[in-house]
Amino acid sequence: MSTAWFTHALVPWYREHQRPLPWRRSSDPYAVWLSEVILQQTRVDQGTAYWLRFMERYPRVELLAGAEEDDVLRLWQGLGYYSRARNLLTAARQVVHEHGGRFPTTHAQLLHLKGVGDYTAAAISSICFGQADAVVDGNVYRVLARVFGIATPIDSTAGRKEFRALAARLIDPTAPGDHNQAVMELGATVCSPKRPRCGECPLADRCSALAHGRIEALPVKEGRTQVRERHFNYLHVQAGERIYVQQRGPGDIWQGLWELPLVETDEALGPRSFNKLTAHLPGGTSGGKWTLVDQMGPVKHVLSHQHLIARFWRVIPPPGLPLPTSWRAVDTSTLAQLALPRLLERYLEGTASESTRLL
DNA sequence: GAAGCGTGGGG
DNA sequence: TCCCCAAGCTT
Repeated sequence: MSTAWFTHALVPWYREHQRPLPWRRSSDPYAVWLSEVILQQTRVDQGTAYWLRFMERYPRVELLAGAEEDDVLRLWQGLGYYSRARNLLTAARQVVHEHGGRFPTTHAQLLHLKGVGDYTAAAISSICFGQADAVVDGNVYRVLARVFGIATPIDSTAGRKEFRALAARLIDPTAPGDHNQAVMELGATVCSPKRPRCGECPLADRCSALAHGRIEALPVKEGRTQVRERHFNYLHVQAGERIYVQQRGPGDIWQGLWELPLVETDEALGPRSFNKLTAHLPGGTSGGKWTLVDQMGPVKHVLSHQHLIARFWRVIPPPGLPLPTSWRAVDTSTLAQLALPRLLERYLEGTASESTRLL
């Protein structure tokens, strides 16, 4: 059965109604790639300012490839999923050193770039190089599930396969870039998860879900991610203009970002449990005494798979106690140069308390 | 194949 | 308040 009606209804609608997003004025694969990585699991409203910032600081892939990871992370600060920033730098260096500074043009070649998966490769190959590779993202799942009345769970293996095959069948080889963006634009602006605006939809008269009252029921999703609770105790150790910080290592959240020295505990420590905390501090049970100056919290911070419950302890180490070598004393004026998780940024801004404003 | 990875906005 | 979701990728 022909499916040409799909693209014939959608692409003209897109060309008239698309939002004027800055990266759409360019067919430079660097600009498009950057936008696609930024928009992975991220809303346009949140990502746009970052795209502009990156394009200004690193207008070409050679300039990004020459950057320091710390600087890239700092520019990425607040956007989340920080592996994207590290992979971004790796991929830029791949383009420069393995492809002579020119982006590869096929889906298969693009897939070798770090941080470029099936979706991003298809987006670049279709938008920049006119190749008929169909994108399948959250928007596409939703639009196709509703229009074609598909109840297969989108987060199942069978679902991914079914939707990928359907998207591949639907794509318009004469305008694959516009076609792909049209489906995503419809999903983002009209066929929204909650209360879609079916009255404005160019596919309304072909939509199975609308005809059968199944709009709210589709798409179907089966899995729910379980969330783990963690208790973070941050040590605010400051002497004059200097404060101790630590860089997070691999194998956990916020890799490569900076934070205050951290003591993680199995249980929450209450405001009057400083004696319990001291058992976990350098010097431990022996040695001199840590002094509590102030404390605040708990502050809840929600991540995709973890709920952090943080308490901030402003303390003074025992005189003469050697501190861990991983702790680095930095001038408070240089804190703003470090890539910080939002939780730490907020604390150091002092917006959550009367504590000294450090950012 | 499942689990892990941030942050913010909307209903 | 809570839950869902967002132009996904890596291990």
